[in-house]
Amino acid sequence: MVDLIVGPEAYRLRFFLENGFTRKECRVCKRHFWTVNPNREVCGESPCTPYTFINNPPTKRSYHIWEMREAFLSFFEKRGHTRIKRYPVVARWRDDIFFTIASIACFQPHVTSGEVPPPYNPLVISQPSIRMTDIGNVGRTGGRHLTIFEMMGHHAFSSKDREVYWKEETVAYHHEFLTKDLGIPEDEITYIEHWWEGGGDAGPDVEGVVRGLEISTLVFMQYRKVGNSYRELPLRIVDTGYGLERFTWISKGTPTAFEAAYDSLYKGFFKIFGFNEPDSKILSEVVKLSGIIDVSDDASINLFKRKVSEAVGMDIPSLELFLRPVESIMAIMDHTKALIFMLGDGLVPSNVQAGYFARFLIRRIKRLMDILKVYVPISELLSMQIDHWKNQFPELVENMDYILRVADLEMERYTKTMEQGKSLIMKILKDEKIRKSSNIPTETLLQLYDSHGVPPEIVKEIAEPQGVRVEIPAAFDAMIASLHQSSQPSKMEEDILQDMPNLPETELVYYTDPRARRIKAKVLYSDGKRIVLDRTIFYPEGGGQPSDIGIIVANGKEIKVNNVKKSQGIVVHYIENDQSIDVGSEVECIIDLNRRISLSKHHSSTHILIGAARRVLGNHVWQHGAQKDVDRSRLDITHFEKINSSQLREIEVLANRVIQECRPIRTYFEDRNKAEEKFGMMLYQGGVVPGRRIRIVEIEGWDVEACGGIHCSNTGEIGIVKIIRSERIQDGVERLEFVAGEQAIKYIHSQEDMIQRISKALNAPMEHLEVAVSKLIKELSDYRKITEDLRGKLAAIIYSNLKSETINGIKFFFEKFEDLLNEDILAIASYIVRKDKLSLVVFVSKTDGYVVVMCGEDAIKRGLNAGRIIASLVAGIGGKGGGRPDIGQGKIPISHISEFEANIQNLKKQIGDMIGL
RNA sequence: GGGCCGGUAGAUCAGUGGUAGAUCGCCCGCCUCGCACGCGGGAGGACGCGGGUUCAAAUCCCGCCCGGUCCA
Repeated sequence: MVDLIVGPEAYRLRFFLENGFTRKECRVCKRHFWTVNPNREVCGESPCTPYTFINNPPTKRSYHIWEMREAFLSFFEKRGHTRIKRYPVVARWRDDIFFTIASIACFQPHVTSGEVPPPYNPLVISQPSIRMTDIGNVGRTGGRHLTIFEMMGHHAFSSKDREVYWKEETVAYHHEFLTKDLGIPEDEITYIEHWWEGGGDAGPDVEGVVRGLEISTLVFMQYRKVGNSYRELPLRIVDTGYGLERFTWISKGTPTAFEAAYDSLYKGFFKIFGFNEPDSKILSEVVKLSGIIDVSDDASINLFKRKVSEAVGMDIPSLELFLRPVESIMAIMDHTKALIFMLGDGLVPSNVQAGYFARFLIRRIKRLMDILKVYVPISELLSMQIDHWKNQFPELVENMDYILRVADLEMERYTKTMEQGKSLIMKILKDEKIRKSSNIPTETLLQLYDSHGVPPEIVKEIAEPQGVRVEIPAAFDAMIASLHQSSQPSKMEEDILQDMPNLPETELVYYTDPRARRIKAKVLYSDGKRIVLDRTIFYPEGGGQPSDIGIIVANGKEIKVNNVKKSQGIVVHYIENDQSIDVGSEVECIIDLNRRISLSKHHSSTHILIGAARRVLGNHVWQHGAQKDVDRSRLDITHFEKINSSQLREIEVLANRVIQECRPIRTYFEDRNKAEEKFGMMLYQGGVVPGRRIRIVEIEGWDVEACGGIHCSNTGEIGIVKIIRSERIQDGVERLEFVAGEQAIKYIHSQEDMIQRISKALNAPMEHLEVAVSKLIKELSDYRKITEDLRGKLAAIIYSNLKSETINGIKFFFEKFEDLLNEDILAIASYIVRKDKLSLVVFVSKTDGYVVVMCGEDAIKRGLNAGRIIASLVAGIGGKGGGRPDIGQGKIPISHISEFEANIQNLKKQIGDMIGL
């Protein structure tokens, strides 16, 4: 139990006291709860009590999922809440989480911190949410665990100035909705006291429980956890979560939440996989007992199976046979729904970051189909899902083509990986060591999975029929994790305002007058390295745009500004050398305007290119990063495959059309909520931006982003943009390098220069270059063949003219060559030993001292060794060499050729010894 | 962001300092009435790129590029 920093009084609501609730302690779990039934002894949540709503719903009628959602939203709408649209499931406005994990995640961190007001207050939302943490449980708990679910929430944000509502009203609303609207008998509802912490925020909460199932959590966020202590938040936030699928489930009383939440799709999935819908009696028993499952604990799974086996009178093997397809199909149902939302919100599968989870889900679906031994194309499953949900989420249809295409592509990639993995296993099985021990060591299993993505179960599946044992250690996952333990140096952001007094925020003249090249300003701080002014035209680095540089003129003295940074609204100028300026004196700022202009052209081009890329490639294209510079810039975008050259051209043409159209570029500050409402999450292409009011850069009819950079005021100013290359920096992310304006012209010139140089070198006019080059390549390869051929013939001719002497039965050749390549000399030697198996050849090149020694096959058998011979020949005369019995190569200094010849004479004398005569 | 594995003939891969290989596919010939098989012969290589070490690098070292894979 989490340490409560609040006492029981935090839960002693007037609402409870006035409506006949009493506080009790659960006999089983010892938690405190509130109930109107004074005789109740347990909290009412599974596993303290079993589910009792199955086949026995507590509501006055059953609800379809859309009816339940509507019932909830309109209930709160009638009570002064504004209904708002769902947020994307991909949490691009957050840098701490990948997915929207709850409705409150939409308002973190800026609204919950108090910096930005909520769009409406109070408000109500039904937010599709994604949680990957429970993935192992999905399908095994009847739908209590899902990777995608809808969290319905009503939220109220109260500050010192404005009280909206707090605990009393929250619980009263909840109770009214359950009893009056849904018709749940009052004594069926318990409220369990609980302490909630998440994302650093904390507060007391009560969990609403009905007939064994927790269906809602009413959180009262009011603390921020700092270290081990809690600090009051500026806001008190009502953060409620009503599980839409669970509400629908209890209203229908079906054995699983899947039947309730997925309606006709449930039947559809069983049908397409060719399985009958599971026996509802058995399934009911399974789900009722599933509360005890913890998939990471084998003991709990075994206990569960034993209990179900007793309850339904089935032995465990037949029970497993019954459960396996049911669990798999339900998990596939969940995963495919998660995918249509993730991909539909523009996520690109990748080996990194959020995209990895999309890939992970797709691969899991494949493994689940392996269990079923039935394969349905994933796009078919996804289009069933889209078809089913399109009335409630019409936006899914818009991106349908992308969703289906990218999922099929991923599946193909996985199949390929598995095929490669299988041939890898076969190769390992051929390994002698493995065959001898008939056992694949854990180390190999780890390597197969970590480096090649082959799960150990697949290794087992393939290896065991071949008679090789595979033991998968229980701690396999932990062993993988330990392979990846690495110290990641956390980047500490330097405090650029260190040791400065409190200063007022700098007036940002670069925004109000972006054309200004020089202005006068007053010095507020100076320490020889840093200068702070009351106003400035120096743009500080940010948003991938480097800072301005220039000079500050003080007392007629020019001081160079090398870098500019901003923190907490204060602009700090970093100056060259140690130069002090009197605080209070007036100075003049002059920026390098050419640099500024080039930077703004590149920055505006970035926005234009994103707009073009989205139009050419699709809505899944998002900026993943960008770096502007004076000479060239780069833009990283998400995309699922290599951008081909015609797409690249199309993007370039489109971008230049926008430039030629001279569209106005407007920059202005806008209230964050208004901007989000008008433009949506597209705003955050460039990443998370703080602040209640955000700066908008709008290229008319083309692109809108929250951005702090300096831009052109009209696209026409850019003149031209040229993409110079694209590369895949990681799976799912493409980098575009481009140049704009003058730099583009310079680039084109340098390309022209290069072509002219090549043309000159080849002595061919530009228009004939291609033919000339391909002819050249062809000729080169022809000549290479001719040379090889001639070398063979040459060897034969030279051989016939060579003298040899026979020493102890060994035919000995020695020759000094001139005007021959080392390759030729080698070829001749090679030719000889092929002809005369009893020969010993020693050749030396007079050109560079290259030496080759070769022994014929039979000469080796007699005991000669070319490698050893050459070593002794070159030793002592400054040469080096070595090799194998059949061939030795080396080099001597050409000045020592006469000594080398003397060594040859010695060698001849030693041949007898070598062959043991 | 980090770790691991890989890049050699059209394809799949072997080769771990000393003359670049195998299998399939391709071409030609033989066999056959014809095809397939079989047999014989042949073509096909900047060993990913760049640098370094070495007498000598596909092989060792460093950097980069490309692909795969796992983790957060």
